[in-house]
Order: sequence, then structure tokens, then C-alpha cells
Amino acid sequence: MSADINRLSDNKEISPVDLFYESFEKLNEYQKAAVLDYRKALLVNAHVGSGKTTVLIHKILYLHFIKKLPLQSMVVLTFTNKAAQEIKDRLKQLGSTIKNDDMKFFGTFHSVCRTLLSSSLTVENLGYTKEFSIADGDEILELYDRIMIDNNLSIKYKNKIKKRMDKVKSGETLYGNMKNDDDINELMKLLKQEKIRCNIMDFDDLIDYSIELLPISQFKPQWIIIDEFQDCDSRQLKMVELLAGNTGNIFAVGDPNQVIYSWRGGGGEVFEDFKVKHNASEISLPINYRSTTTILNAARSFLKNGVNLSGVRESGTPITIKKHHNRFNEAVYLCQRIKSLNSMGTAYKDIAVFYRKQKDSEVFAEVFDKHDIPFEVSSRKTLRDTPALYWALRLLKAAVNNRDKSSIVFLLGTGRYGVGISQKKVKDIAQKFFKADADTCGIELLSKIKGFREWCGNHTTSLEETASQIYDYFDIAMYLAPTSITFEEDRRIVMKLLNDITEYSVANNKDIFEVIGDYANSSSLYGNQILKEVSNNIHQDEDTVKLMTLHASKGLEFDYVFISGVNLGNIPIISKGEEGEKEEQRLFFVGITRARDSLEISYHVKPDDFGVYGVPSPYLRMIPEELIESEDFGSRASSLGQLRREIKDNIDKKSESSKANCPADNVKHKVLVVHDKYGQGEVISEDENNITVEFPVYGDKTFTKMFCPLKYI
DNA sequence: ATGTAGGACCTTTTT
DNA sequence: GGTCCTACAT
Repeated sequence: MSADINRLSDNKEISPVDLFYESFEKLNEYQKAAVLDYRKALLVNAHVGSGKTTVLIHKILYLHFIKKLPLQSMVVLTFTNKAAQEIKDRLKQLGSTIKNDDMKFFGTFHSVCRTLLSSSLTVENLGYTKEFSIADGDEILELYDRIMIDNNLSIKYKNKIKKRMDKVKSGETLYGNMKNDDDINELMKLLKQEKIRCNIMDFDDLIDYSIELLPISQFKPQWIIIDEFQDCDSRQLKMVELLAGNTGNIFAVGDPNQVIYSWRGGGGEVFEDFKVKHNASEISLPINYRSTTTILNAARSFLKNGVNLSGVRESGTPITIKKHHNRFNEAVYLCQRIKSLNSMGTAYKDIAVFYRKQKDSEVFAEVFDKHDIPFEVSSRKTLRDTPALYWALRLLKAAVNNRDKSSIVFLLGTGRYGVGISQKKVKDIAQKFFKADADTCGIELLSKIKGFREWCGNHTTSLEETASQIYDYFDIAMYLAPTSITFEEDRRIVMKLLNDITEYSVANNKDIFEVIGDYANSSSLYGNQILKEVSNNIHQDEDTVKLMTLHASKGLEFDYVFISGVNLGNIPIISKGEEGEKEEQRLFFVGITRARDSLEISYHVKPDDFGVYGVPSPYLRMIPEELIESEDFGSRASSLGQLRREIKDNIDKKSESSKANCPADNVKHKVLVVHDKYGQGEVISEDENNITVEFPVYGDKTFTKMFCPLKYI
């Protein structure tokens, strides 16, 4: 589909209106109906792979080019920067006249809130200024620390403080039967004051304060368009309602079958609630273009009523279910399997391996490395993982928002970079600095920070030189440890950041101080994007196998998908109640439906993790037998009720016999072992992590004990 | 100050 | 099962 769009946009002679119609004609009747619908509140129930984003984009183009509404009168809300970026990119491809500035209110919930709070909403009412900055989770953690020290608070379970604070916020308590209370409620109170004093907001504040201020604002967009609507939590829903007011229209696209993040607040019955509350109509997009009929049929067994999803593709290959000893063995198998797929013409980048937990990636990464399989693990990187860049951004943050005490403390402290003043002294200095007269205590960096706004106003040289002048102004080199081996790279990264900023300032003819403010203040919101732009991101489209958690797979698709460790206790993790179990099912559904052509599922006989049982997940039995090609993996359940009973029985049975056979216990007394592939061998040496075994044919092999590929005899 | 028994929790993650 | 941490003991 995107190939079509590319081709069309190359044709410069066609006007955006014609281009729209040409592209619109290619939609199916359901998609067309959704685009043309003009009712006040519409829910689009977009099934997997049904062209959800395409519909959303055509909706915007239709409103703009056909209904002649300015883009500034629309708010488009997403949950991730990636989704927002994709929408903007595709809009620009189809509508050549569209400029970035027109899409001011297109973005994540948080970034749109930031735009509103720093332009049209009266944050001054709350004690903030429009230059407020945004603190990410880690910065809030710093803040907790500082408040605890400054106020002598006693807080228990400090390294779970984030989780505890989240609980307190929602009125619950972690560690419910803690004998003696601590000062956590006090910390909560002080936190709010301190954030205002420092002129910083956390992610939740952006939404909460927007909700607080929207009712008294003049901002009245005509259309509110929401992507992944099923992930809205109650506050985000509230925000949508306030944005729409009495006059705005709401167009929400989503799929209730893909709610996998309800544990972080959203999900639940948003669709139903919204329908009732706003008397919204519902349209569904039932046609899946992505997967083979076999895969879709399997997926359908996990849908509520499973009927309203149809495919257009051929039946394809059966789903494979494989039994492995443990994850290590599977990894070894996968290497050989992937190599063979690759030699038969499947590109590495069209193959993905999904697992349940982040930690699971370690085994795969290690084994894939050894077997020279090119791969990439999708791990979340933050700005902090590039310390020099992070330090520079904190500097800019402080320079723009002088009230940002956290950043000042960070910059002066004894971290990897920075001035290197001891914690106690920093506290004194910061205290003086934040008194009315802003004493810089003879610290060069502080006076530079304080004088930065003035310096920006006075400096008149060409903008091309501005980047290096800023670098010199703060004497950044000095703080980046010029003698360290990473210095050259650090300097390059920081210069690249400053260059990007000045370039942007030139291109958009905007004041440099303002642009720096935008950049620094939003670095928490677009952390990953900045990281990508600044570091050499070569891996983007590389031909590598992609490894990720099931959660991370949402929204992606691959020709060949492996789902690893579909065991009872892993997928599903045996969770609290019925709701939790349903979510586990949806997670598996999401995983299955990522596959275009082929799907291979595995389970482990001896899983490595606590709480995971060595039996296949009951979900495997919900897949119709005729779709599967596998070794036998047990009886099948004919109803959900029966399935639940079976899960329960399995758990009971397993917990009784769990102590019985744990081969690792006998390690020290025996010398002879058996390996699945190498056969019988003798232990030569071992330490706490590794064990070396001599095999008659294969010679010496060293194993990591964690993977436990050996059986003792 | 230092030692240890017993409790709670353990996953998924964007902004 | 392993880890972290509190609460109470010396």
C-alpha cells in the first residue's frame, strides 16, 4: 500500500485534490464509508491489518482538501511519537502543500498538551511560566531524592519508590501490611510544590493540567482525531471530551481486541462507554490484507465473537508448534532454522522472534551472536544511555529554565560529566543560587546559565557559527572530560545536537533561545527521536532478524514470525483475575496476527523462569487442530470454561510435584552428564557460572549453567 | 552497629 | 526460587 503512495506522490503534476481522489478510489467500501462519515462522534472499529492508519490519513485529507477545513482546526492524537511521525510523513507525501506548521496539534497526547500549555492555556494560574520544562521518570526520581534529603524524610523501599508513588496516587498502597508508616504522603505533597517551584511538569501533569485549564480556554478545534483509541485511559478520554466541547467532532480509530496495555491505566470498556456517553456511531473495518487464511483462522479463535474478521489471502502454510527443552535449546534450533530460511530466500529482516519478557532476549542474543545470525534486539534506550548528550541537554534545559533546580544539581554534581562538586556542597550552592539574588557562588557554569538568555539576545554573528559559539560559551569541552577516550565521540554528538538546533532555527526563522527552549523542554518527550538524529543510526533498515517482546510487536508485521515460550505461566502469566487472563489472550492474539505468511510457536519442557510450567499453554489448544502441524501437545478444550478449569488443574498438579525433579540440585556430586546433541560426557571443571564438559567425539565444551543444557546421571 | 527471620514481590512500558 | 528490605534481636 505504501508503495502506491510513493509512486503517486512522485507525480508532481497532479493537484492534491486529484491525488486524494485517486488514492481514495483504492480504498474498500468500509474504508470509504469511514472517511466520508460526517457524524459528530464516530468510532471506527478497525480489526487487525485492516488499514487503520490509511483510513485515518484519508480522513484528514478529506476534511482538509475536500471539506476545505484548515489543518490547524484539527487535533490528531496518538500514543507514540512513532505513530505521530508516520501520520505526518504520509500526509506530507499525499498533500504536497501541507507544512509542518499546519500540523501543530498533531502528535502524542503529551506533546499536544505541551503545545497547548505553553501557548494557549493559562499555566500562570497554577504558578508555572510558559517556559516550563518536562521531567521524565528518571528526573522525577532525582527530585524524590532531593526532597527526601532536603526535608529529612524517611522513606522505606526506596528503590521501589516509583511504583509506590504510583500506587499512592491511585489511592492504593504497595507493601500493604508494612508495620510502621513512612513519610510517603508527605513526599507526595512536597513533590507537587517543588515541581511548581522548579517550573517543571511530569508526564501526568501535562495531561492533568490540560484537563484543568481547557474548560477556561478559547481553544476550540473542529475535529478531534484519535489513533489507537482503545488505549485511552479515563484522563485522556476526558481531555478528548474537553477538546471537542459542544461543537467539535470526534473521529476515533481503534481495535478493542488489541488492548494489551490496560495495566498502565487505559483500555477496559472505552469503546462501549464512549458509544453510550456520546451517542457515537460505530463502523467496522473487517478486511485483513495481511495474513494467510490459516493464520487468520487461528487468530479468530481468540476473538470475542470472531465473526467479523475476513481475509483476502490464500490459505498458506500450517502453523508449526515445536517442543524444546528450554530457551537455550530453542535458540540453537532457531539459528539453524533461520539460516535455512535465509538460504531459501527469506531476508533476515522479514523474520521476527517474539518472547514474553525483556530478559528472554539475553539467551537469544548470546546464541545468535555465536552463530553469526544478524539480529537486532528492540530494547528501549533513553537519553541517559548517551551520557554526554544527556548532560548537554540538561545544560540547555537549565539555561532556558533557570528555576530548574534538579538540572542545576545534576550539572554541578559528581556524575560522569559535570563540575564534580560533592553532594553536600551542591546543596548549599543550589540554595544560594535559588535565593532572590541568584548568587552564582563563583561557579563559572552557573553564571553562564544565568546569563544565557542575555547572551542570546546580544549575539549577532552569523547563525552558521552559532553552534560552536554556544559550545564555547558554556565551555562544554571542559565538562566533557577532554582526556577521556570517549571525548571525540562525545564532542561530535554534542556538536551535532547544537548544529541541529541552529539549523532548525535558521530554517524556520525562529529565535535561537526559543528553539533551544523547545528542544530542551521537549527532550523528555522526544528522547528517542533526538537520539536517533544525533547518533549514527545505521541499524534502521538493516537486514537483521528482529527480536522483541510481544508487547513491542504491536503495530508491526513480518513474513515469518516465531513466538517463543508459549507455556502455561508465561503466556499466559497466571494473573489476578478473569480480566487479566483476557488481556493475556489478547497479547497472544496480537503476536499471532503480526505474521504475514508463516507462524511458528514453541513451548519449553524445562522452562528457565520461576512461575512458568513445563507444559504447553492452554492457548495452543484453542487453535483449531487442522491448522496445526506439530508434535502432540495434549488434549484440547472445547470451551473457555473447560479451559479455565484445565489451567487450574494444571497449576494444582504442578505445585504438588514441583519439588520432585530439579536436576540442578545434584550438580556437585556427579561427574557424568548427558547433552541433547553431544551425548554423554564428563565434567572437567566448573565454577559458579560455567561448567566445562569433555565429550568423546566433540571434545571440550563450556556451558553457561543458567541455560542448563545438561542432564546429570 | 551487625545479624537474621520472615514478608512481599517477581511481567508487560509509552510519554 | 531469588532478591530486596524491614523489623526486631543482640
